Amino acid sequence: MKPFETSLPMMLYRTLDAVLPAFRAIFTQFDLTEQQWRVLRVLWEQDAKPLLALAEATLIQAPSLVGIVDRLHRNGLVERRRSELDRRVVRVCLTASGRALEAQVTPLVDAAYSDLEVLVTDGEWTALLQTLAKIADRAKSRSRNSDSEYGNAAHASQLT
Amino acid sequence: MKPFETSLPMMLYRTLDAVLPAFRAIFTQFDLTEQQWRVLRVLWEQDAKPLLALAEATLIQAPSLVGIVDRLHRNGLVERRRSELDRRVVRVCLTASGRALEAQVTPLVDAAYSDLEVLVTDGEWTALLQTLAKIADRAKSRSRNSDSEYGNAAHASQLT
DNA sequence: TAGTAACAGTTAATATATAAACTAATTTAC
DNA sequence: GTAAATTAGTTTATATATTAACTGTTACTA
Repeated sequence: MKPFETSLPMMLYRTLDAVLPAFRAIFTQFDLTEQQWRVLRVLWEQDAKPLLALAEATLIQAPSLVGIVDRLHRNGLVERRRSELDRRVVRVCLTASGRALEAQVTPLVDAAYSDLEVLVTDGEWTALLQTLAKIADRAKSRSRNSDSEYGNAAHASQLT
Repeated sequence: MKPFETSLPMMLYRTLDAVLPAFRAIFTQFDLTEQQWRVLRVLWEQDAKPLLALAEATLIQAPSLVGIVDRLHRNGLVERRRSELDRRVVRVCLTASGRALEAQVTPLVDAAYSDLEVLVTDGEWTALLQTLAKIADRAKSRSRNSDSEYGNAAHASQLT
């Protein structure tokens, strides 16, 4: 049985648990959750994103995002606009209040993030992000392949 | 505004999103969730753990763990035993079925984990885990300090 | 061009996360 | 020795995660 506490998933969880509270403390001051902030953070960079594009950019699955956008709308920070060209598409747009929040939140978040970067050397930091990117990309492309038609019976039969 | 997609929290989320599905595919075969497996995984190593110790070992907060243990109990895998020495303590114990599951699940999980380790070199792998441990430890001890009495008004007043 | 597949978004059902409040048992301090 | 503080566990309320199913829209194909 492999070690558990130091397995990659547990180390990822442990790091998130250690790192997120500092950010949550900021979000709470603005009556935001971490996920709500992630949505705003993406919209501040590119407004009027289709919901599925927003889901991809925030790493929040569409069914969860629906509720998060609902609550952001309830608090007057975003609104939904149905696209005229493709009436399936719903664009999530910032309101004036949603846009105004950026100047309040961003400096605090940037400061908290700078506090993080100081914890290890620049070299460790970039190596960390690179290795994470490698693992994420490779694990994902692998799972994509095993999900595709070629990974299942169709391809398996060729191996027999 | 700092980059977002490559920020540490997002990279941690992205890696988890890429890595976990392979494990979930295993757990589903045994009618387990990932969190339920984490509880069993810890109990297989040390049975009869007090709930709070289990919470710490699994990185699952106590309020969440209560429900998870409830459902594991409902499925006949664990049971609660109130300690006689300290009647506040509830020990979570494996049932025979819960114990029997280990031999079924563990080899599959170990195999999936081996598949992961192959994605990067041994050096990258150990460096990754070390840096994550460093960040987690340092961020956590920092947040502990800012939570303690010395981080608040009591200490701040000494600085004025 | 009818028929169907594919797509964007949503809903539903169940499980978990988070923060605050609460109960019961134990400790500590006076 | 007892009131106050601690501790272990739970409950409550709200928000999010996960998977499957479902609606309306658009695109594809025979």
